[in-house]
Amino acid sequence: MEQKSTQNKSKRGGLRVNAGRKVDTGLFGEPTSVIRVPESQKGVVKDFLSAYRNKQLKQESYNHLEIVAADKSGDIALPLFTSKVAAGFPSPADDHIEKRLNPNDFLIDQQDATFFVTISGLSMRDAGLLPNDKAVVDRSKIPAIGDIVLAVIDSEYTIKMLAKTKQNQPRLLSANPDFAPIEIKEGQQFEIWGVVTGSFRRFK
Amino acid sequence: MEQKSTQNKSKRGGLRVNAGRKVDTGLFGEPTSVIRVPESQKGVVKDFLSAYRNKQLKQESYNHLEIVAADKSGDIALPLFTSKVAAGFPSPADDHIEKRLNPNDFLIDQQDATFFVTISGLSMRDAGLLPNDKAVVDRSKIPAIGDIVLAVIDSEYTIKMLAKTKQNQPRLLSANPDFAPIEIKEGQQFEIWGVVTGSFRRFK
DNA sequence: ATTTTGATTGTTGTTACAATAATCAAATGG
DNA sequence: CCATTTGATTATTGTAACAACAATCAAAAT
Repeated sequence: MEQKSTQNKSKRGGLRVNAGRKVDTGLFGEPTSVIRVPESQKGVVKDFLSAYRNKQLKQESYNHLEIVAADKSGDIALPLFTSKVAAGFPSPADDHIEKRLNPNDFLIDQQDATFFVTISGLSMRDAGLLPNDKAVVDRSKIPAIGDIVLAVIDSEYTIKMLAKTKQNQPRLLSANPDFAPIEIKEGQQFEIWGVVTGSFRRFK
Repeated sequence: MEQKSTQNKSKRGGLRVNAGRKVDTGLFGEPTSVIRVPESQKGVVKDFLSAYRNKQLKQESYNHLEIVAADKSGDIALPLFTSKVAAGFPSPADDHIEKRLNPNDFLIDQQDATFFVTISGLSMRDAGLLPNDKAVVDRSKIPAIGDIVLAVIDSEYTIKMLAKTKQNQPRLLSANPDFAPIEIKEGQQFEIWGVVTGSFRRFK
């Protein structure tokens, strides 16, 4: 392998006095250091850090979280294309329009039991719920194991997947390995506020 | 220093089969791991961790003692949560809901230029677009670098993020490391059919 | 029966390291 | 001569490793 002396590689390169990555060009624009955190809080800390990064980028403050009631007025049904192929699908000329779709109808079953909540944090990332997405919460649905729910634990609201322990106690799972499951212990206030039946977002 | 053979130390000790510190006897009662944080936020994270520790302690006394009911009110302030960003957000009492949101208004700008497409495949997974999601495609928007677009390459349709090469040729990026970028070569038919301005889905 | 002591094993803050990323300028190619 | 390629250089970043510390055990000593 060695060919130090007989190398005939190209003669590019050589000393670069001022080369190299510049300082503070990392994610945070400042030096970092490591810190030890309990396994179960890893996700929380990471969430905080990514929010901190965003805050640095755009001077915006953290999005204020609030529950918003659903308004289903207006009646627009727009074309929906079919696509069954993974990489591509045939030209959506007008004859490929399968049907028309009204997002309001698609998303909302019981208008007066439906609310929207803005997602914050990455704890449901792998379920496709990203920060700033709107989650559709239906209070009239009966929660089942496996559902994504809006739960209240000691008056803290959180969106998690509903599961149960072997002792049939509620257990809330994140969709992100950085976040530990939450077990509801005796004496804790716990309520399932509603079932997350859908979500929507804007990209642009 | 060595005195292996001539040692006349006391004869205490010897094998201790079950000796040693017990697991999870540390500060947090659970395993820990290290994480890298920006220097300036080290204190914030440490504050959070010590508050978390207190909270754990308190929780414990709740479960085992019955005389602590008095200080239930004094909830520990978790610095990380003050910005409502990470794990929970404040209780939205039902009568505090003033705003209403109409998904159609939120998602659709130009009614007659908007179409829906059903996502298939995982190539845009990390952008939060999962199979069966509905993408909102607006044909009236002008595509910009960084936008998610519905593109047509040799009459195959695909949803990707728009980028460009150094030669200013279009380049389509997936939001999933398993998928390679697509470069548009000379002679290929290429068109940006519309800009993906949003998406929505149902969970249940 | 209590205390001392060495062995044992987990925690914890820090350092080290390898993989990646960013940047520079010489060499190359048109 | 100018844009691109290439290797060198330097910083970031997640993780592994380490050493000092802490907790626990039981044999030996008191």
